[in-house]
Amino acid sequence: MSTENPANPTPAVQHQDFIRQIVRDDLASGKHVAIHTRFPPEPNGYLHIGHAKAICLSFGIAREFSGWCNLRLDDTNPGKEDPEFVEGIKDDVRWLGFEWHELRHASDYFEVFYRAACKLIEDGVAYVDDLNAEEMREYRGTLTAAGRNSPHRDRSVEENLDLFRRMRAGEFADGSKTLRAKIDMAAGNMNMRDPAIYRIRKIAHQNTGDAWPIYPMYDYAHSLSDALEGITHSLCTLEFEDHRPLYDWCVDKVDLPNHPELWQPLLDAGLPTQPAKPRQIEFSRLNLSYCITSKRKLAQLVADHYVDGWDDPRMNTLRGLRRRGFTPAGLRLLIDRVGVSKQNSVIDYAVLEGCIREDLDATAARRMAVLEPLKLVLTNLPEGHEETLSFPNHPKDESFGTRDVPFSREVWIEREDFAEVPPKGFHRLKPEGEVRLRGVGIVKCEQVIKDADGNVVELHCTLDPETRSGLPGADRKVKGTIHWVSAKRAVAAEVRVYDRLFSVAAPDSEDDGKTWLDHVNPEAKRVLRGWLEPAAADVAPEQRFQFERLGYFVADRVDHRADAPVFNRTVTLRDTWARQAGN
RNA sequence: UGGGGCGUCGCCAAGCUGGUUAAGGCACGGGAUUUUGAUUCCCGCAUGCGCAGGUUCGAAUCCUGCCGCCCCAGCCA
Repeated sequence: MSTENPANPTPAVQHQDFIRQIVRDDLASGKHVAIHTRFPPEPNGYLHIGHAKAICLSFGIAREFSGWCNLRLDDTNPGKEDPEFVEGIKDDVRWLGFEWHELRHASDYFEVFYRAACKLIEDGVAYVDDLNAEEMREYRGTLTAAGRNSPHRDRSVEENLDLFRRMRAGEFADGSKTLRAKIDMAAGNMNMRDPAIYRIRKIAHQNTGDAWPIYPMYDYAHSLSDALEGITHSLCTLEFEDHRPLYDWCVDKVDLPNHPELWQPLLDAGLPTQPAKPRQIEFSRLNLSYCITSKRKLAQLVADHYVDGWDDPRMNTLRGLRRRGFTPAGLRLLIDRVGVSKQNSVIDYAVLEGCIREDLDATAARRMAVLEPLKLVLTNLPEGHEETLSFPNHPKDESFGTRDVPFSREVWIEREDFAEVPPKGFHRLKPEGEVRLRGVGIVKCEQVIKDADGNVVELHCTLDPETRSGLPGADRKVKGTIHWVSAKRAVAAEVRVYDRLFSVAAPDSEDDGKTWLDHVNPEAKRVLRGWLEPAAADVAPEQRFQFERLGYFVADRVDHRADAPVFNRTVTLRDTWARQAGN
């Protein structure tokens, strides 16, 4: 039934974005015979919607051009990273529909990084500095003023080598020394003002334990990791644009291809290695309105209990979106639709919703459910009348088959499908009015029953027997069709109705003097007790359905049970009526 | 005159080395079909490419000058 759309190896239309053009050119010119990419998350949090773009691009491009993509955990900063997150990351990447060529960790390369650093020292382009963090900042200068050379910049190769070996041996305290690249303290690009490439940090690492008291910095480790893995196209976001000169500096100065002795340990450990010169290419991040994509803020929502966890359906983490019922194919469609460029942009949240609807319309079986019930009695049917109707599971796709739907004299309908004083243009049920009961026939409202307070509690209607489904009279036109569930056979369910987590398009903006937390939408989760037709209850967790006229729903992957159904609303149906009515 | 990027329809985004009427998608408006006010299907939707000059028979595409927005001063990634 609910089928998962696989990630297409080759999309129907060729993308013309600038990255794919570069890849095509490199293949055509023979610069590369195969392309290799990588997705390099730091395992210090769960992946979110923004990462979906990076994943779809790096994995997707590799697949489109018959290349490879590695998953590399960038674990160079022990203490901030956690194995819990690496499992989550692996799980999320697979869920999105991708498989990596090899799983690597930056920490696999620590010995290579160390040897390469010794080489840089021997070549006279790296030195050990004694400046502390504060002094280093002072020496670095400002955006408009050049920095000054460290007093330790001109130590001899021998002294540097000795000091660096002793750093590695654990002789010095945290923060007391760093290894720095000797580049240019007057460079306009701050990244080139003798950046630190190693720091002392005596903390146990999740992979290497206490084998290392020193850890490499991002620019150094990341560029060399790419080179070691033979990455041809290293895709990253715009803010790394001015790191590219340093990236290239590291790759060129270390020159892995011509120094196999540096990476021999990898071969010895059985890790296939064939270094090459990678090219870093930057693209703009995915920003979505009504969303937050800061790991820190996402973590705070969890820690401060604004939500029930990283996988709360209100969260725009991949885990949250999954639990909410969003599909991998829908997310991939979003990334395709949005394109790739270097322009900063914000995508309307509605575009995401549209993509999910598009996928779900084709893949989700239909069911009926009533969320806010009102009883409707067919008075011209015999007392206790019951029958079984057959419904197609999908209006446009016969391969979905049919199902039995119990029908009886009393049914539940949606409270808002009846109006005692209907607004203009109302197509549903009203006193003396007619409406079609989906798959049954046309029904006329004869009597409105109210309680002592004047609330409508029940509707007495008659069913026109000529218009029963399948009969010629069923062709008779009425303006509205409403859904229903047999009161006798309805299954009670908890239905969690979700909405956007933030009530404003740009929760991060503080222009209005409020903080992002002030914009958390208290209405983002409403828990309802509704009625399901039996065929909607006895389903597996994570099964997705369209509840007709209401929207797309998913059986909650952790709480749902056939005998105690729990559904999450993924997204409503497009609703031009509600929009007209000014909602 | 610190460095690096970016400005094409409401939101994205093609347009690369200048050449007939400025792709496409989403959104939107109109219409048709419809036992989901869903879906689907038609039709419409920038004399205009941040602004101002210039080169040219011809410029979104080349030149000059402005204007606007984003990123960078972690021993984070």
